[in-house]
Amino acid sequence: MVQYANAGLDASFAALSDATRRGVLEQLGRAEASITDLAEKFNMTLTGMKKHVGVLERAGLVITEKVGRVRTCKIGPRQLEEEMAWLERYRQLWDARFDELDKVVEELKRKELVDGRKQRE
Amino acid sequence: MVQYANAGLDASFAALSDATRRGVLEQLGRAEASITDLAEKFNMTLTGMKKHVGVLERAGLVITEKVGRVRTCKIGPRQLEEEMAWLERYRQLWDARFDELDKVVEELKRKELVDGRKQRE
DNA sequence: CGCATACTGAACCATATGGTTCAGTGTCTA
DNA sequence: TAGACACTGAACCATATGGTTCAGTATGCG
Repeated sequence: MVQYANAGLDASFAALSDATRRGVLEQLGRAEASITDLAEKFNMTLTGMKKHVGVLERAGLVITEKVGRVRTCKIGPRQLEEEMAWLERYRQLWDARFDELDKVVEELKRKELVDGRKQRE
Repeated sequence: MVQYANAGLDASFAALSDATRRGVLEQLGRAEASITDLAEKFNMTLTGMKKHVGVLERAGLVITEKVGRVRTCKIGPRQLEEEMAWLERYRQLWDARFDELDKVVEELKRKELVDGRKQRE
């Protein structure tokens, strides 16, 4: 029934809805980092940062690998194409919708003009 | 301190993280609708739909107007430009990052080659 | 070995989310 | 004026989120 459902989009948009997580993504876009690095940079406990990284990882936006004591986080492999595509499609709908509203407004104006003439006849 | 904060992005990405709300946006991109229309289409109580519309409205993605008994919902005025811009910037970071990783890999290969020669000398 | 480091998991807390029901209020319309 | 209709708000519920502390476990290093 609800064919519009899309768990991937749910997860990635939810992941992006937090400023810390967006910051982590930007950071990892510049260089890999450990949980400790990220926790310090974002002024948060290790446990707290671990949770954020978990959310990003579950959304496929980050991959991590533990070597020795250290878990290294990097971006990848999703480039948010699907999310871009959704926004792009919405933008098109939006444009079309506003064109249509413009037309409706014009049509109303035209009719008013005609009605005006009729009334003067 | 946390200059990366952005309540607008928080709200819109959070609004987009629910399939029903994405559906409502697409629907409103095609035509205006009342709360009742939307509730029926998405198989939900009026109260439930009202909440979703509230979230979209607070995020600036939908505007509503009540005339008589009926509250009419339409899209606007935000075209999600800021959100597109964020994703676009991330894509660029992502590209740059992967280019860099490629270079690192090449550099490693080159060094291995050199080391191999050295060892044979 | 022994200590410091780096993470991890459980438990807790306050608040938000996604949904419901129920009891209204206000607006058409016959 | 009576009933139907459209919405609204409060209250409730289960679960998730964003954070913490505390008590581990595993690893590296002198």
